[in-house]
Amino acid sequence: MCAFDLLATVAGKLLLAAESSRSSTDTWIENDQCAFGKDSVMKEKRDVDKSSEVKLCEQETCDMSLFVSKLVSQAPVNYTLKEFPHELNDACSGLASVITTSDCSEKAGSAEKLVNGESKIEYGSFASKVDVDIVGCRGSSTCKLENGSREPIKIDQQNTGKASVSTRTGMFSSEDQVVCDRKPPALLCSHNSVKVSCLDHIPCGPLPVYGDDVKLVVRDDDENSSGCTQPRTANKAYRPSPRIGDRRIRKLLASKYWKVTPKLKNGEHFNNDTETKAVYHRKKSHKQQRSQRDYPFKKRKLYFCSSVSNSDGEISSDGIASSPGKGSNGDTSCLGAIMHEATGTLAYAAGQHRSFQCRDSHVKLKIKSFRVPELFIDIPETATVGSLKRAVMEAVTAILGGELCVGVLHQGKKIRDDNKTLLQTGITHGNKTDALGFTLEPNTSQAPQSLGQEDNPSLFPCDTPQPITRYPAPSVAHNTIQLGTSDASPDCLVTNLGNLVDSDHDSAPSPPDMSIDKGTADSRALVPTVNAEALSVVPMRKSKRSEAAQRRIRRPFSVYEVEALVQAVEKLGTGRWRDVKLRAFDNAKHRTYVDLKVGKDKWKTLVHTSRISPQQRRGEPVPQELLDRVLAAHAYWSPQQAKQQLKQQSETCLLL
DNA sequence: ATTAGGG
DNA sequence: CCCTAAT
Repeated sequence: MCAFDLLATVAGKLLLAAESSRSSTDTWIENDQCAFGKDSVMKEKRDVDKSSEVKLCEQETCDMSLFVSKLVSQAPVNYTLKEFPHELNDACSGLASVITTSDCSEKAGSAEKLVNGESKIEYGSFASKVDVDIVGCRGSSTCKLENGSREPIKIDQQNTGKASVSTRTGMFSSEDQVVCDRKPPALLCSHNSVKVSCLDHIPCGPLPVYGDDVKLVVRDDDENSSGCTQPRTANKAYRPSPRIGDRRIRKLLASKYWKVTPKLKNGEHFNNDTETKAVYHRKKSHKQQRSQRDYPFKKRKLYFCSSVSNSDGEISSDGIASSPGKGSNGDTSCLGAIMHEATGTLAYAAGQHRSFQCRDSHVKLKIKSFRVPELFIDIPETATVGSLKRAVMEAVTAILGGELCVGVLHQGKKIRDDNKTLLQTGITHGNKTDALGFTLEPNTSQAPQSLGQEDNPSLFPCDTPQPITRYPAPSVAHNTIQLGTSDASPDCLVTNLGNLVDSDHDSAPSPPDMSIDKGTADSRALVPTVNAEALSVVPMRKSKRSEAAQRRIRRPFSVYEVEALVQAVEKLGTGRWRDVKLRAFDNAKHRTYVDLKVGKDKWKTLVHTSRISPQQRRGEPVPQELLDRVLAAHAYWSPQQAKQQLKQQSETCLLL
């Protein structure tokens, strides 16, 4: 009896196991090591090939490298997926097993937790996830077993639900029905995230202890799998099919080992309701291989958050949905696939997927403009237009320079749950509505406030008469704020936001004196056209870690800020930097105490600057008048501070 | 949480 | 601007 036959019979699955070092095909059944094992357990020990890659070929072109497989063992302590005792329940315990790839990561050991009903195997090192839903596919495929000998495997899927797999060394078949989910085992999603899940319909007896859900996650850091599967097969919401005896087997493989290049004729293959057999190839782990495999994984991981380069392999080039229009120039990053164009409104470009792709492949976005939070400028009527421009610029740079976060609006609603998948949110790639919007918002709970406030005596005298002229954003917006090196035309200012109604500004408390109602405020929001590329880094940044690791951007002090600083110091002295900061940089609350230091540092440099000759000064020229004030203030406060310190010292001494 | 000094 | 010690 062929090993695969047995396997298939028992489990309702055909397993192609690729084994790393052996080529023997013996399989034996062992009376279980499972604690619960009333049943015999089959241990598959078949080793097939070294590369442990099986290529499933759909038609002549589809070659999936499926290097896979292992039966997940429930056995006490699992080693690295070496053994997968199998329940040999006559009722077909259901090969609730996972086919895994070869040992891939160091995490493997800890990964194989078999919990009731669900087992998870995670390979942290994988940069990609392969999760192909082949449940219910019909048709026949020719597979190629890519082992050392490149032995071709033919998988014949028939509507009868039988599948046979043949290799040079043997032919395997299964009577089991494996229903494929309409999705072609084609892969291809962003980040090479492909999912495979198989569902078999074999009525089975009670589930083995280890349950019927087996999930193999190749990569663990993927919170948002790119939605290659439908909701019901979504990673997290994974649950067993209600049907008794249904078994689901999910194979998550590293995309790297999948290569599917099906030449499908318009979705002709992999139709719904097709039955197919899952073919697994078992492979035995070998640590030696692990180290070898780790390298690419780790390497790939580095790419994960950045654009997937085309050089990354066929998958990236083939697997990415091509957008209807002429597409990107290979900019195939995740959500960050932002292209910028010079035209008007924000477009939500849903990519048209090719027939062989997952239904829910990439969501392609074209962000033509970013919405910037409202800017409020307080400026006296006597100020010059030039100063107004600069004030606006300051405000904008303050926003962009600070901690930004991107808000996502979908159908007018702000989406706050970062853990939701796009799919769950309704942002599917088939969604053609223009209901998606992005905003740039300050990360802190502070709305940007006007710069250059009353603290600037020279420009904005403290005792500015009450009726301060407010220049709503739109009025200044005519100056067309162009950020970055956008090649967008100046008239890109988006005035009609369409669906981009900021339904909730809660994360940014309104400025205290804001007297405009929301609706108006919205229409007044400044929406400069932004070079998307300049901002694309924002959505790209995924982990907080990387964000934290991000060095604060340098934000040179403007003359206004210097002025405010000088003013504050003049008033408060050099010892109360917190107050100084509050006073001079009230608008920069998103800055932390470090900013205190920033202010002090600036003061330090100012003092220094004012002492050197103008020729030696660098950076933006600071008016001599200001420098004089710096010197004066410094001269005044230095002794003052010393006095205070002495006072404090004496006080403490007295107290003691 | 601030402040201060140094890198 | 960052790090970090001292307060």
